[in-house]
Amino acid sequence: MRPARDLTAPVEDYLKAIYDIERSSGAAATTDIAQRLSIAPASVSGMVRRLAGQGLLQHQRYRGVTLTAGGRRAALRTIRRHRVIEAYLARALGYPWDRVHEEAERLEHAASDELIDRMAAAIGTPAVDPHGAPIPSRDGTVDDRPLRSLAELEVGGRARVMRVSDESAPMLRYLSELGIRPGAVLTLVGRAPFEGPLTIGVGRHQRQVGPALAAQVQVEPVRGHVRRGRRARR
Amino acid sequence: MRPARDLTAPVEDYLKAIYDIERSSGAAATTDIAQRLSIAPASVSGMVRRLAGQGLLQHQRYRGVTLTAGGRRAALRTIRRHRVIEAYLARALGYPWDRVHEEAERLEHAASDELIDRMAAAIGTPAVDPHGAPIPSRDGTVDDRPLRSLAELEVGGRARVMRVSDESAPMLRYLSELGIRPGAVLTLVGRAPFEGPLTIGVGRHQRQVGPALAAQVQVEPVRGHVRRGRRARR
DNA sequence: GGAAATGTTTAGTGTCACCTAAACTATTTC
DNA sequence: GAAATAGTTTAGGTGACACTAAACATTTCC
Repeated sequence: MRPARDLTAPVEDYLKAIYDIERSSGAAATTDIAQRLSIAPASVSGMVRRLAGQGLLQHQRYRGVTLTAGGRRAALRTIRRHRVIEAYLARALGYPWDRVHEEAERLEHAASDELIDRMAAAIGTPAVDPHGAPIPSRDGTVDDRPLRSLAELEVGGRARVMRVSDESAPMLRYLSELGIRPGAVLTLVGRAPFEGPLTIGVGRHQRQVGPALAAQVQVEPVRGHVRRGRRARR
Repeated sequence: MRPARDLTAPVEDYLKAIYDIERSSGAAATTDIAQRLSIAPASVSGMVRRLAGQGLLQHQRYRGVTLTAGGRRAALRTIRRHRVIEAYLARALGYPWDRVHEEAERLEHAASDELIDRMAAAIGTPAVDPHGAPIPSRDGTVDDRPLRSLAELEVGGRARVMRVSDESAPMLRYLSELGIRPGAVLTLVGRAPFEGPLTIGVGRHQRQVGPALAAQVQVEPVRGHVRRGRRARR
């Protein structure tokens, strides 16, 4: 429970990346980490050895890495900072949602916990960031139950958009144009065979989206009529 | 007028320090820079050579350094960031004025120009930071005419506090207790001989302050009666 | 005006975080 | 089950930024 000596920005980025990869595919492979961070796999090996030595993660050669409890705590602290900053920029300073990620990516390493808490309080302690990602609490708990992706929805189904990937600004702008953002309710009208495009009803419009894009959109099925709230809950 | 390739955080700190030292004492000596940044003089020599090579400053061996136009522009950009952040933290997020400096010291290297402009606009584009230091404009102009220090005021004189040094949090807390902050109007009631303490009238109180502390407080003499505005103008 | 004190620079190291190239190990495929 | 392929690690290197110790200038003092 030690205050965790200061981690450098690169180290925080490693932990965040490993946390994410672990969520989606068990142990994080060296190559996956390298790809996520746009660095050479060899560089990852070196860093992983160091971090394992610091007790932040466990490494089984050729088997990938997993975070220790301490590593997970550190990762969640960074993720909390990132998402609070995103939410604050959007709500308090009028940032467009496709630009908050980039700015948060730099600020998350510089902001103190006090600043993060003040920012969160100033915008009413939101539960999710502008892309619908849940904001971990100060003590490191998150509700990150996996959602279903739009690509997996059954034809005819209705669903509320809960979360979209925040990594690509152009993609966010495009989704925004289509009306696909957290809180929106969609209907899957049809799906073309052989990995073809999906036809989606958004409000009074029909949209075509490719399966790769649909996979980036996470939804929660809703039945019957549409509820009022346009914002993601949770 | 090139966008100035990205400077690292240490480089920005060097430029800021050199700018400050240059303001108060002509060319900046290696030792002064070292002291300001709490690093060894030998480290400064190395960095100075590098920065001179990049055209940010000029160096005459054993004679100190001066910023070039480009170096000054970069320094003012960083100073603008720092002071806008300080003002924003104080006004928008309720930070106490003795804590804004430390936070700004880290954020100034991570914030984009867009963020700085949005922050400034959100609090009404103030002209000074919470310590009374003038905020450079986007295009790098500042009104940094030297003020007089409280220590130099003549006995019986009245003056408005314009600016205090922001480096020491304990000092700021103490000044705050005494009622000495930008906008306050003081009277120098008396001065003990041999570098003795100054007696100062603040509102209805009389305070004793040592000459070293008084030298950290910059004032603008006012004559006759006290004006209403409690905030620093400019 | 020469020695001492002060200030500055050079030389040589260390750490962090990245890189490439080459060697090695594991897994997949035929 | 051996060969091809994919993934991982080692070895050696680079740049930025700090350090200490020692050499070198400049200024000050007697």
